[in-house]
Amino acid sequence: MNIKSAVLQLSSIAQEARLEIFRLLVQAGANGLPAGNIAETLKIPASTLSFHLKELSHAGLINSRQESRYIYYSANYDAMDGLLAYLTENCCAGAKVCAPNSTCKTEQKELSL
Amino acid sequence: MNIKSAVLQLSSIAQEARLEIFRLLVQAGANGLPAGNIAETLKIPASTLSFHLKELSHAGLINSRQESRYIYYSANYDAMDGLLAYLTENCCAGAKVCAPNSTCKTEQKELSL
DNA sequence: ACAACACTTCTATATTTATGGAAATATAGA
DNA sequence: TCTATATTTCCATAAATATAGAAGTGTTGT
Repeated sequence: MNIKSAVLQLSSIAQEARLEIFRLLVQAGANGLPAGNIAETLKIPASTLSFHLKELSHAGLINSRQESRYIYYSANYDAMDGLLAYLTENCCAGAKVCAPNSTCKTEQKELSL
Repeated sequence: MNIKSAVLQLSSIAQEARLEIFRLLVQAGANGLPAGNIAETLKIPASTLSFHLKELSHAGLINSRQESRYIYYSANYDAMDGLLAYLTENCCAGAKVCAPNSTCKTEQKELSL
């Protein structure tokens, strides 16, 4: 993971419609959902949804596959894990893994300046 | 955690300069760093840095405190944990906790539609 | 009070991003 | 092949965001 990719991925979910889409797919499991199903569930116009799905795909946070005339979108769990790991990397100068449910804030060593 | 706050927090780190600032603070530990130190480390002009620090503070991902004539900024680890938990909430229909180092992708149950 | 320092606010400009209707493309059943 | 369905691309418009110099505010030491 590098900073450009991390920013791209974070930008892709730093938007209400896209975060809803992403969370829906995270919760839906590996099979994912067809675009029309997402549109209906979240009440998003087709062209707007398509724009957002493209952003998420481009960032690598979701995958897609065609199945007959539907296109199924699904969360890329490996990418999500990689992003979260990047955010917490070397937390508190490497004293602890910070998240989730970290104890980092109570026990740490300081970074010397 | 609600979607508006999550988007605000994600937006605050979905920008290269701010992600660098945030990661520097995550790694620096609870004492944090004075603004001038951050500016020098990351080569960011004072006014630009101030703008970014305000964004991160407003989102709640960092805290600040005045100490003599320096203002120390530090990561808010609780907020970070809360955000990461929100992203992985009910991952794979609640079958597993997904991140980090999840096994969610290999063992899961599907969300019924 | 004054000077040096640390940081923020103001301001203008440049750039990026989001929205959704209309048209285009792709798939599959009759 | 014709038609319905599923999704994407095109396009114009609207809105939000990033940048950094200049000026302003607050703090400390003399």
